Amino acid sequence: MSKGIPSATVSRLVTYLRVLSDLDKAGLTRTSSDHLAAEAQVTAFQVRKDLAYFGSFGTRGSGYSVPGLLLELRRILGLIRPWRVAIVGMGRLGQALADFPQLDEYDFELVAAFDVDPVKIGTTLGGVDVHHSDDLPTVAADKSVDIAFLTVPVDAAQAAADDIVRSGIRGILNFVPTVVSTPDDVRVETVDFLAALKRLSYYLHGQVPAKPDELLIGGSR
Amino acid sequence: MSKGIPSATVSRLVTYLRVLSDLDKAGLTRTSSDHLAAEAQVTAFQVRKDLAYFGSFGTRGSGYSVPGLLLELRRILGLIRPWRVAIVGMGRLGQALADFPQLDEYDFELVAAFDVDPVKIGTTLGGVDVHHSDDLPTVAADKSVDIAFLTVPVDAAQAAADDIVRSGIRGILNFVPTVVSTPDDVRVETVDFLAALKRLSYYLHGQVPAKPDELLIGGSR
DNA sequence: ATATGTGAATTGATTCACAGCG
DNA sequence: CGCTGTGAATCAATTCACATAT
Repeated sequence: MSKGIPSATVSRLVTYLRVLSDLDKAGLTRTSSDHLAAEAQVTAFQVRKDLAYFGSFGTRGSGYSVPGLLLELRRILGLIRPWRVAIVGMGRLGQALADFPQLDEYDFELVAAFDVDPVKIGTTLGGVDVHHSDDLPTVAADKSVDIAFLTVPVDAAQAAADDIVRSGIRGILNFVPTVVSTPDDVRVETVDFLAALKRLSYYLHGQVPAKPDELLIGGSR
Repeated sequence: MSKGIPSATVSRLVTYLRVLSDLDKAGLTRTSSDHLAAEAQVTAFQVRKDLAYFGSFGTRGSGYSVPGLLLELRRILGLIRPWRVAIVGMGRLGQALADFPQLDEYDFELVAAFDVDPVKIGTTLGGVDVHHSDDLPTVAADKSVDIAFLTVPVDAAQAAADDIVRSGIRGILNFVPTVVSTPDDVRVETVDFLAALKRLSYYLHGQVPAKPDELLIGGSR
């Protein structure tokens, strides 16, 4: 069904959704592929092609209804149902995420938290009870957790991911700067600011000082 | 000259670098494209092709030197020189980043912080002085800032980005969930966990919620 | 013997031009 | 007419097979 959709398209759809939210809040009722493209910093072709993977949502000659397209995108992205979230690893980042106010913006409900620190277990942080990570399978089933935020130290990441998978959770938002392995039916999205920072370094550094014997790679295009 | 390199390749190089760091810390001195591929969860073809954009770093028949390739990747990614960083927006996220311990792992030096809150200005947070955002141009020049972390509220993001650009800073690590416009010679890398969460929603929705006891062929490798 | 480096083939994504519909 | 929707063409990225070097 949703196979064959470029992952770049999915990323852009998320951007269009945010743009449309802004337009909607600003009271605009109609927009166009040109307008969306400008806001999202892509081409109008791209906007139309991205949407075309999922259907025809516009009106020829007059563009798109803002609330209409907003709803379609929420539907496409699965943001019309509540997602039940657990945080695995209540260190600084985990606690910060637990306190994050906009989490429920699209019906992401924080329902549980996990850690291995006896001092934290049994307490309430960010409005949810902290359980021992050993109880992940039972608590996750009990609370119908859909998505886990993985915020443990790097050395504990793969083991925690394995626990998460074993609990029947099928989506992991991985904040740990490492590649975690999961079965094919468990989706992992990674948020790694150190990686982004290193990419930035690459682009700022510009050309790599060539080694003496290397001058032929310039061609391309 | 670093044009024509796929951005996906740059992302993977960052992953290879991290894997190599781990191997190096573990005391390994040699590796192979197969080994790196397994750790980075890509194919060995991909590893070799990615590296081939920049040169020939291995030895046929025996693979790569871990410290050797580590150094090459650091050179390629621009991580052999110190980068001077400023944080723009000392809210919760900005303060958390200021306290982040591993920032200097690859010579990222935090040299200044900015905010508009009079209560914060003049104080020291996370080891650096907080200046008024109006002073960005002078302080940034004075401290030779290379990279800005953009961590202001969403409504202030574009204006802050404009200030950053005006200060002569060429790299922005954008933590704000919005598209910021900059001239072509200013590079922006975005870290947006809400966007990642929505992508996750897309990939999960439509899938049947798994039962905790369902098959787990988790181990992998 | 073994694992790299790379042109060629294949697959995938983006761009384009215009057909189609309000 | 204007702007969307889409097949076809172009461009880019990945995969592959094997020649090459140690």
